[in-house]
Order: sequence, then C-alpha cells, then structure tokens
Amino acid sequence: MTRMTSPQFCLICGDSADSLHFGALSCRACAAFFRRKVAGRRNIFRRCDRQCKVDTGMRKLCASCRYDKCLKVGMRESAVLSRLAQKNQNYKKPSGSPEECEPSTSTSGSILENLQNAYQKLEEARRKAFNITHDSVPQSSNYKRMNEVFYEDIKLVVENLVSTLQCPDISKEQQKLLHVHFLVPFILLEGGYKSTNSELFYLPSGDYIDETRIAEYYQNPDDLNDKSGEAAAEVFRPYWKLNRQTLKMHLDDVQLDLPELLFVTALVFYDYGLQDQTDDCIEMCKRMRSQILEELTDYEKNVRINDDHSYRVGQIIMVLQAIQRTVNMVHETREISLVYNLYERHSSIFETIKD
Amino acid sequence: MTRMTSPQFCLICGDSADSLHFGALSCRACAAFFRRKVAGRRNIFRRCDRQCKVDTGMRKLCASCRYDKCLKVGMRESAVLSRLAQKNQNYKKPSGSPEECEPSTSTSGSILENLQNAYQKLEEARRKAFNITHDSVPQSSNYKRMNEVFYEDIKLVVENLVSTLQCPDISKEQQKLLHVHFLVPFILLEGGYKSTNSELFYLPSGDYIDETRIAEYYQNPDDLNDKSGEAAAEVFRPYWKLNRQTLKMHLDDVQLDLPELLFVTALVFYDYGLQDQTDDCIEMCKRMRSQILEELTDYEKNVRINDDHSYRVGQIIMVLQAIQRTVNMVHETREISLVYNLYERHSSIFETIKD
DNA sequence: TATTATAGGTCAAAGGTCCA
DNA sequence: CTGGACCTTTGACCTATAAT
Repeated sequence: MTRMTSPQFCLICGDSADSLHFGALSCRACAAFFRRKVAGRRNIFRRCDRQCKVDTGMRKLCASCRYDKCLKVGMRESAVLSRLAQKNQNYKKPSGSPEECEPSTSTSGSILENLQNAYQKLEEARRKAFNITHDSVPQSSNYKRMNEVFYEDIKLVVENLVSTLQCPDISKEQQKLLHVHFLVPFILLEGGYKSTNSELFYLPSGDYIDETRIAEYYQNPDDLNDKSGEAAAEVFRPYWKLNRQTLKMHLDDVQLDLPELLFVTALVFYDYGLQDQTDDCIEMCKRMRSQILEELTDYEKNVRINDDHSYRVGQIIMVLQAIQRTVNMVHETREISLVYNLYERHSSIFETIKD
Repeated sequence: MTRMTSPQFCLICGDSADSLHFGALSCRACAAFFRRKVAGRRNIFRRCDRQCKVDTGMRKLCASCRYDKCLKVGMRESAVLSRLAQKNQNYKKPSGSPEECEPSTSTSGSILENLQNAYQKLEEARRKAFNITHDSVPQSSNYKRMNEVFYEDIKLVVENLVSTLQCPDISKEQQKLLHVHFLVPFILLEGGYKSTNSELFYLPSGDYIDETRIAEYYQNPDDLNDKSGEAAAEVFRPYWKLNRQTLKMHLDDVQLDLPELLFVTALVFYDYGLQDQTDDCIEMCKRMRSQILEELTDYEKNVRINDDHSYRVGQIIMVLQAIQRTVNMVHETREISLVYNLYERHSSIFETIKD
C-alpha cells in the first residue's frame, strides 16, 4: 500500500528493507529472526540491560533486544502462521521431503493402536474364559455350545473392546445406543473374519461349527432348562444362510488383515444414521469416522506394500455395505430382539464401566 | 436471483462476499484460491485432521480444509476452466509435471464414459418428457405430480440408463433381478444427489418438493381415479424421513460430482448378495464392481486433484452403506412392493430391448 | 451497444524451507 | 542459531466473455 519510490529501511536494524513482514517493514533477516523466535516458542535468554542498540552490525549480539524491537516496530506474533498452527491442535508437521513416510501406526494414541491393544486383551480374556491353550485343537461344536460361547463372549467384548471406544461429549443414552447397535454387526464381522477361507465357522472360543452338518447339531438340546441357550440359537439360526450369501463372500474376497478388521470394526461402531441418534452423536461419529478413514488410508499407504491403496480402501469400505445388508436381514427376522435381551443382561457392565 | 441488499459473507471464510464464484457465494480470495487449486491440478498436502476452522484469520493455514470447505459450500471443480473448455473442445489441462497422467475419462469404452453418455441421454429424454427448457424455473410440486413424474421417469431410466448397463453371459431372469433391485436405490441416490445442499427435494422433472410443507401437499388428491398416483405416493411417503436421516446427510457431506455419482450408480447396479442371485450373476457383478472401483480410483488419482484419493474413495464407498440402510428401511415398510408393480408395468420395455 | 456477473491472468507481497 | 538463497502461496487488481 505504501509503495514509495524512495529506498526504505528495516525498522529494526536499518538494513535495506525488503517489504512488510508480520506487520512491519523489515529486512528478510529480521523477518526470519522474528519468525523463528515466535515459532520456536522458547524463552529468549536476556543477557543485557535492555539498552542494546540494534543495527546491522550489532543485530546478532542481543536476541532479546532485537526481539523487543521487532514487537516495538509493529510485528505481530499472531502473523506467524506456524504460531497459529500450534494453537490449532490438529495441525500436523508438514513433511518437507517427499520420501517422508513415517508409518502412522506408530503414532501413539492412534485409534488403531488403542484397538489393537483392546483386541489383544479381548483375545487374552477369551483364552482364559474358554480355556484355550497354545496346544488345544479346535473342536467341532454345536448350537448349544455356541450359545454359551456367545453369552459369555458378549460380556468379554463389552468389557475389553467396547469400553475402550471413546465417545467424547456424548450422553450415556447415546453411548448405549452405539453399543447396542455395535454388537450384532461386530459378531457377524468378526465371525466372518475368523472363518475366512474356511467352510467352517469359527467361534470366539476357537471351536468351530461345521455348517454342512448344521441340522444334526441343532437338534441336540440336552438341557431344556437353559432358556438363554434356545434364545441365542434362535437368534443365530438365520445367520448361516444370510452370512454365506453376503458378508462371508465379501470377506473371503477382500482378505482383511487384523488391522483392517479393526478399522472396519471401528467404522461399524461409529455408525450414523441410526434411529434415535442425536445430532451431537452424529457429529461425533462423523469426526471419528473421518479420523478412522484417515488412519486406514495411512495404513494402506505406508504399512501395507499395496501399490493401489485407493482400490484397497474401496474394497474394504464395501464390506460395510455387506455388513449393513446382513444386519438388516437379521433385523427383518425380528429375532434380533433376543440379542438385545442378551445385551440387557450385561447392561450393568456398562453402568459400572462408564462412570 | 437472490440479490439481497443485506451484506453477504463468504461461505468459506466469512469475509465479505464478492459474488457467486464457481457455484458458491464467496470472497475473491477464496474464489482465486479454489481456481488456482483446481487449475494447478497439484495435490494439496493434507497436514491436519480435517477439523480446521476456516475463517478470515485462519484461511491461509490449512489449504486442504479450505479446499474441502469450498466443495462443501457448493463450489464445483467443473466450473473452473469451463469457459476455456467451451471455447476449445480439445482444451488440455495445463500439465504441471511432465509425467502428467492421461485422465482416464477419455479412455474409450470405459464404464464411466458409457454411463456419462447414457446419463446425458437420460437427462435429454427428461427434458423432452417434462418440457424442461433452459429458461424454465423450478416449481414447487406435490405428491400427485411426484407420482406422475416417477411413473414416467422409471420408463426413461430403464430405456436410457439401465439398458446400457451390460450384463455379459447372464440369463434374462438374472438381469431382471438386477434391474428390479436397481431402481429403488437409484431413485434414492439420484434424488439425494440432485438435492445436495438444498432443503428442497428435486424431482427428475426439475421441480421440487418442499419437505417442510409436505403435509399440505400430501392431502391434495384431486383425481381419485388415478390408483397409480396413490400407490407411488404411498411408496415414497416414508422416504422423506428416512432419507434425511441417512442418505441425504451422507451425500451433503461427501459432495459427489457427476462422475462419482455415476460410479456409485454402477456399483449399486452390479450388486451382489441379493436373494435368488445365481453364482454366475454374482461372479459377473464382482468382476464389474472390481472394474468400476478401478476406474473410480483412476478418476480420483488423475482427474480430481485430491491429494489423498484413498480417503476420497473410502468416503464415496461409504455412501453404499447409507444407500443399503435406506433401501432396507424402505423395504421394511413393505410398501416397496408397489414400486415393483410400477416396474412390472414397464417390464415389456425390457423384453423388447434385451433381445 | 452497454451493462453485469463471473471467469481467468498477472504480479508483488508474504510465508516457508533449506543449508552453509 | 543466523542469514540469505530460493521456492510456493496469496490476494489485489486487471482483463475477458457470455448473457442480457
């Protein structure tokens, strides 16, 4: 704005001025000095009595006086972008070099890392609960056993996995909504994952159901008193057919690895478009999904050697559609309410965990 | 048309707005920013978690969030360089880097190209059928009119769009299965797409329904003889609430452009996991989906300037889940069978086309 | 033909990175 | 840590063009 023909001088050191920098006419050197000091945010050790003369020759001598003069002639700390960046917690360090490829899995506090830890704990708890040792051989199982397993397993999933999925600033009711909606798709998803490439269906206990011989196992209730057994069997009866048609086919196709399974798990959890979901909860889920997708793409780019990570991400996200279809088919059978009954029996767990 | 005397503000940064730019009210700076980013076709390095607030002070801080916001408030990439493109059909985008990839849209025989042609024909047919001229102004419409529009439109969709979607080596019954399953999600998807960023719901005829005043329009049947009118109104009644909850929210978020809409459309068509779908048909759909996903990733890499195309692809594929949920909710109302009745009336069209 | 709205082009100013 | 070379982005200002 002040474009004068006369030569101008740096208001700090008197050197020939470059242009306006951070709100004051200055040379590039003083501008760079000011930027570094602001960005560095370190205290400037004062070694003088504030009387230093700052000029071209002396400007190196006293940083504190030079900085004072910068402020005095009108430079504003807020004009340094990297200063703003620090106020903005979301700002990442820009990667100058193109070959920069820090795998973001190592980022502490990442969603994946949390989930990996939680899942490890879950598997550990399962080993204990179901007496799985490293040399135990998977056994053919039946529906009664399956019911017992899931009855026990839902407890473990809630304790170890669900409880670690953060829901910042969300009411307990809404959290519970997410929890309730999470369990069925998770059971479907994880079951399909563990049974990838197999004709058998693997339970969380490590045992399996041979789907080709389902009929004989199903007519084998030797304990008629156990109502919950029948209930769960009812719930999971339609599962086989539906699952094979939709979800299992997808999962066998996509061949998820464990981190990918966990990303999909998290996406399933932070679902939105649910009935009775509040706007706040939807916003939170959007934010979380955005973060998860970001981490997933980082994972595909940097950790897996896949060249075409976009394609891979697309394939993985398509699993969500398959899950959605399967869940909806299960819902249509109306027997899903029984699962919620199972959930209700454990709901005290939520109450104690979410204090 | 909306020339208000009150001062207007840039929808991106809140600065005082200049005028419409590339489809959105914005200041000159944001307009220039958007133009440069699109025209430059260089990747925007994302250094944040997508949560940056873009305002006058911060707008310089995060280019990727600023760009996202441009898209979100309605700026269209296609509006940049549109003049040049019109003047010179052979206009090539400036290639910043020598190894600039050839945009795959030009690939002859691609799925996208076929769909773009088909969709253009469909829109052309709609203009003729619904008497849309370049100077016709959208009218508020009602349910009776909506029914007429969809009754007519399904015919046009089948003739112009569905008929061009190839199903190699598939029996007519299976093709019909795909066609029938396609119509509802397509109507939902395209309606949501055309109504992006609007509170109104736009019909294929160009007219709109004002959802806030739905009740008064719904109780307005002046022709009780027209059974199909009532039928379709019944079908689409639950649509409004469900759609707003799930699909519309996604679509407003993702801001698909036309090619992306068409990719999603194709993915919806080549669905698998459908009841009564044969293995052959499933195999075909898998192949087609794979090809579509490939083309979509190419498109995101080469045509759109998005830095992390993986993230974009993931976002887009998530729309499939939202569609799936909405379709299933519509199915649950059981009124969907009426749509199939509408379909049946036109089924002769299939018979003549697929010889 | 003049006007208006919105597109594209240009360039100095400003910020950032890198290295000796 | 410093200074300065060098690069990229920004936004004010200007011109171009299509529709009216």
